[in-house]
Amino acid sequence: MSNEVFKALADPTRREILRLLSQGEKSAGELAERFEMSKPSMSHHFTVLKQADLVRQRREGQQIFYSLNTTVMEDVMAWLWDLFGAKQKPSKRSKSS
Amino acid sequence: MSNEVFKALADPTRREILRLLSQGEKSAGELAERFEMSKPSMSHHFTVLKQADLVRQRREGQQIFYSLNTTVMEDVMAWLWDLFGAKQKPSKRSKSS
DNA sequence: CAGATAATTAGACAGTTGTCTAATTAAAGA
DNA sequence: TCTTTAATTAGACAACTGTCTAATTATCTG
Repeated sequence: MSNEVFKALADPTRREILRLLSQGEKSAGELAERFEMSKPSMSHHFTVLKQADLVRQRREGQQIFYSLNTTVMEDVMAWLWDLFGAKQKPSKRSKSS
Repeated sequence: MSNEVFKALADPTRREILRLLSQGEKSAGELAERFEMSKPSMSHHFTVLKQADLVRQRREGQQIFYSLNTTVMEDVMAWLWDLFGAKQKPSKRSKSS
């Protein structure tokens, strides 16, 4: 799992987008109207999330629908567990980001 | 849990520091010699980790020892689980960063 | 106290990030 | 095809970040 994932999670707007998507797939416009921010700025955040593979996109007519990619979320959890778990029971698991 | 935590995790050097600390407490110098980076730069990373409350520090003579604060790590995991878990079984859990 | 060692703080600077407005692309419908 | 709607791309710019060298602080020891 890449550095891109952690960098993507480092912005509060993007974390809120992920939270909204956890309730189910939403269109770019639907997401954008929840924030006091221009659409291009939102579009930028979608791009960052896409590049980190945290979300998937699908076009339907004029609209683009985004949805969560839970696989990568699991990878982040595994990384954290590796650190956290290693504290309890030291083992040969290592290898960083 | 604050934005500081995610920003702290967004840098590969800091994630590697956390990984080293998962093996047990280490002094600033001991950590610094593992990286090809000046000591002041390392010191900066320690400060960021401290401000995010991801690590604790303790002085012993001239040396300062850093150790992992697993509590905050657990908070990050809980945040991720909230997103990830909500996907499987939708419930009233929400509230962002 | 003077010198050595461990670590931090101060200040500078290049590169990255998040935001905006303006322009562009893509699709649907009259 | 022209217009409208949905969304992105382009380009600019201020703010933030990670790094460095130089200076400073804190502690130990002779």
